[in-house]
Amino acid sequence: MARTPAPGTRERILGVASRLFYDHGVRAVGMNRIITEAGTGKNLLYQHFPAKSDLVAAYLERARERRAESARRVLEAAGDDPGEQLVALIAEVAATVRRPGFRGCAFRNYLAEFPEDDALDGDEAPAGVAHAQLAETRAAIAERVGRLGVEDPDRLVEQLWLLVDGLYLQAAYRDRLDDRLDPAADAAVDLARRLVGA
Amino acid sequence: MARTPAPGTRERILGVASRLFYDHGVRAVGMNRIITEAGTGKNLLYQHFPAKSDLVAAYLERARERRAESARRVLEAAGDDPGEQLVALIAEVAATVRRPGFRGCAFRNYLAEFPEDDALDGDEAPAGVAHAQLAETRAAIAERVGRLGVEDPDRLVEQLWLLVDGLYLQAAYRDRLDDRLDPAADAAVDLARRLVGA
DNA sequence: GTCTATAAGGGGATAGAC
DNA sequence: GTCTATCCCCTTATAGAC
Repeated sequence: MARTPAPGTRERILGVASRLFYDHGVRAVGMNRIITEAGTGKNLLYQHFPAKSDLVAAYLERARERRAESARRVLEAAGDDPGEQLVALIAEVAATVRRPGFRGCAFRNYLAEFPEDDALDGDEAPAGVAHAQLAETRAAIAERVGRLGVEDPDRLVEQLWLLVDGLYLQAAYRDRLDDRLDPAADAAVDLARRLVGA
Repeated sequence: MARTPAPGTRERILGVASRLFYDHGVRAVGMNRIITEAGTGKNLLYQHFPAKSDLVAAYLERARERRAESARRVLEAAGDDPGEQLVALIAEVAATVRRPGFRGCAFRNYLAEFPEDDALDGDEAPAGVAHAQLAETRAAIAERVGRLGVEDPDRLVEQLWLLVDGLYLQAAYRDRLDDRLDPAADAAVDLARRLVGA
């Protein structure tokens, strides 16, 4: 009697967990709450995710896929010019940051929340996913900067990367009061444009 | 009031707690561990700090005083020129970020770790201290930018603030591997100099 | 009186069992 | 789904040492 395992269950659990982890932080959300809000049984959850860290890793992996897809679309729309692509990447971060309810970068937030997690367990651990995503994004920037043919590409990569980190960190704390992020987002795009000379 | 016994006890407890909170995160450090490493009794700690949140607030308050003192020295050494003062402020952050073991800004780390804490309890709550410190630092930058007489001072403030946040966030996650922060620190100072036109 | 050491209360965590 | 086991959290209370 192989009863069909209710398609979409894993996705539903992961969706609920992702929202909770992102909004309240990973440590602040217990498995109990995830089970309650997902309306599933405890057995089913632990069947799909044997431990909480597996669920966290899946949450980050899911965010990574979405970000990769988003970056792919942005780059495609920006054409072939590396300068335009770089500005488009920063502008996409700036647009994301503006969204109400945006609470910062999921990967950076996780790493900040778990300073001890050194990701020694490999790529399946949450910190491994986060590190991989950050390295990948940085490499994408470095590749475009390399094609730009500027005098000091490494320095430009650092500066653009500082802009990205600055936007994400401000999103993580500035919106808690009525502090709008729009000026910061505008300023970041403006600065990025100047830096790449576009 | 019990007459102040054993001078320095409060400072010793606070010193141990500060180091642990900063290195491992506030949530990850329990009162038990603080007591153990401070070599004090549990009763004594709760006599000085009735609740953990009081200890956390004192930790942030202590960090705030040190940062204020540091900023005062830096500004004094930079002379009266607002541009030089701004570069000196960024350079001081850059120098701090380089220090091995530096794990980011205590205030931003706290706010990132407790996204729920809205500091409704006023200035004695941890989030209140953090918010006050960040507002104060930002105001110090805005004041110098105002004296600079540039075309769009608000935008420049945002851009410098993005640099500061970028440096602090990178310090919070990049040093976990062998990723040196020196290039980012150099790039930030370089960019700050260009932005203020010095 | 001052401090340490230890136990215990009340809650919530992950995880497993039925 | 509920129920349990085990553990750690913050906090308080009690008992003992100098």
